[in-house]
Amino acid sequence: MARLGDAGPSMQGLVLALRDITADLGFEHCSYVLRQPLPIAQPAIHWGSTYPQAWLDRYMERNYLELDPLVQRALASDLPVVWSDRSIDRLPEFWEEARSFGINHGWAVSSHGRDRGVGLLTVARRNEPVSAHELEQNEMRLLWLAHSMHGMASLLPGVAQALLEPLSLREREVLLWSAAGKTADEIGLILAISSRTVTFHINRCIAKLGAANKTEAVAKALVLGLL
Amino acid sequence: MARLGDAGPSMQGLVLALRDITADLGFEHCSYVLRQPLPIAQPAIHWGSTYPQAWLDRYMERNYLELDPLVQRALASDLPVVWSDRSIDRLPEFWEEARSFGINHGWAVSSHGRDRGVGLLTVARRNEPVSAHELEQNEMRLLWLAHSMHGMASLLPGVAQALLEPLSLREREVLLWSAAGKTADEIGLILAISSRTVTFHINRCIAKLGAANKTEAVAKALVLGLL
DNA sequence: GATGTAACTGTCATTTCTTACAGGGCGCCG
DNA sequence: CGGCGCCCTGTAAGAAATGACAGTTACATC
Repeated sequence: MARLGDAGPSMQGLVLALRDITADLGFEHCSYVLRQPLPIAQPAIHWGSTYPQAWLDRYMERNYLELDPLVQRALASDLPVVWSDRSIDRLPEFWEEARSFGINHGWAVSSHGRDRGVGLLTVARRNEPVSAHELEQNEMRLLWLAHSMHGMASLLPGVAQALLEPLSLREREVLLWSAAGKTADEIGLILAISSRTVTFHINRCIAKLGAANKTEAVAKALVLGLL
Repeated sequence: MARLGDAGPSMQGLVLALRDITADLGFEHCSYVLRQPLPIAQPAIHWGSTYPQAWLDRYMERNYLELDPLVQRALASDLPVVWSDRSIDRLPEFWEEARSFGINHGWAVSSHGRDRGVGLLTVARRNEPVSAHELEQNEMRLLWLAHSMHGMASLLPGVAQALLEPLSLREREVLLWSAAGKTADEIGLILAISSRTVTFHINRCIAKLGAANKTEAVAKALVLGLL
C-alpha cells in the first residue's frame, strides 16, 4: 500500500542502500548511473547519487553527464578507473570543480548488460587516495556491487525497456539476415520463400518494434537482444 | 620467442589457468565460451574446456552448443545458474548424457562486454551439490573470474573484432541518426547539411565497415560499440 | 607552400525499400 | 466448428537508397 509521498522503488532509493555498503568500504559518496540503449539517438539515463547537492546541481547545470571523462570512459571500456587529484588527463576545470566539493579520490566500475545498457558505479572520498592494497581487496566487491545494481536498476519501473509484442521465429530470422546486409531477394533464396514474403515479415517487425524503417527495426532488435 | 609447437596464447591456455583457480573452489571441471557478435548471422564462437574429452567430442558431434540449455540461458539473461541432477527443465537426454560423464552438479555465470560479446563460465563436479553457503561464498569470485576471462579472451589473437579504419565524428553522427530510423533528408535537416552529404557519409561508413548496405553498417557499428 | 583529411555538394541511372491493396493454407485450441 | 496466430504470395506506385561520375572549401600539419 503506497502512502502519500511514497514514490515507490527508485534509483535514488537503490543508491541510498548502496551508500550503506560503500561506506563500509571507506567511501563517503557513491553514485550509480544507468544508460539504457533506447531511444537510440538519445539514450535514456537514470541515476542516483549521494554526492553533495551543490555539486549535483552544478553537474546538471553544466551538462557534465555529456562531458564527464569518467562517463566517457565507462562507455568506451570495461575496465575500472581509479582517479586522484593528480591523475587529471582531460578537462582540468571539471576535476578542479569536483575537488572544490571534496571529491578528491575515487573509483569507478562499469557494467554492461545483455541489452546494451551501461551502468557506472562510482565511489569517492575527500582524504585518502585509493591504495594498491585497497584495490586488490575491494575490486571484486565493487564489480559485484556494480553488477547487482545493474540488475536491480533494470527492473525499476520506468527503466525497463521490453517489447510489448514478441517477434515470431520467422520474423527474427528475416530480421537477422537483414542485419547481415541481405536484401529481400537474397533472404528469400536463403529461406526458400518469395521475396514478397520476406518483405511481409520485415514489415511486421517494423510495426511490432515501432520503428520507422528496416534500419531502425534492426537497430532496436539488436539493442533489445532479440537477434 | 615462440618455440616449435608453441601456439601462443589461446583460449585453451586461459582455461587451463582458470582450472587451477576453480579447483581451489572445489570443482573438477571448468570451461569458458565466448561468443563474439560478428558476423551477425553466424557469430564467432571461441572456447576452452577441461571437461572430459569424450564428453567434448559428443558435445561437438551433436552440435550441443546450439542446444545446451545453459548456453541459451546465458544468452538470454544476466543471472547465474546452478544446476544439479534434479533440476532438469528441458532436454532431459542432454542432462542424462552429461551425468554419464560425471557432470552432475555445476554452476554457470555469464558476462556481457560492451561489444555485445557474451561469455559463459561454467564449473562442474561429480559428487557434491552446490550448497547455499557455497553460493554465497563464491558468487562474487565466479563473477570476477567470468569478467576477467572475458577481458583476457577478448584480447586473444583471432578473437578481437575491431575496426581497421575508425569512423569520423560526422560518420558516427549520420549513422546514429540512421539507426534511429531517419532518412537522409531528415538527417540533412537535423545536421543542417544537404541530404546528398548525408548519403556521402553513409557510403563511407558502409565502405569502412565492410557492409553491404546501410542496414548492415548500422548493425555492425552497434555491435562494435561505435554508436 | 604542399599535403592530407574531413566535410561538403551536385546529377543521374539503377536497385531496393516501403506501403497500399487482396487474399490462401496450416495447425492449435476452446 | 470457429477463431486465432503464423506463414505464405501476388500487383503496383511512390519513396528512398545505392553507386558512380565530378568537383569545392576549411583546417591542421609538415
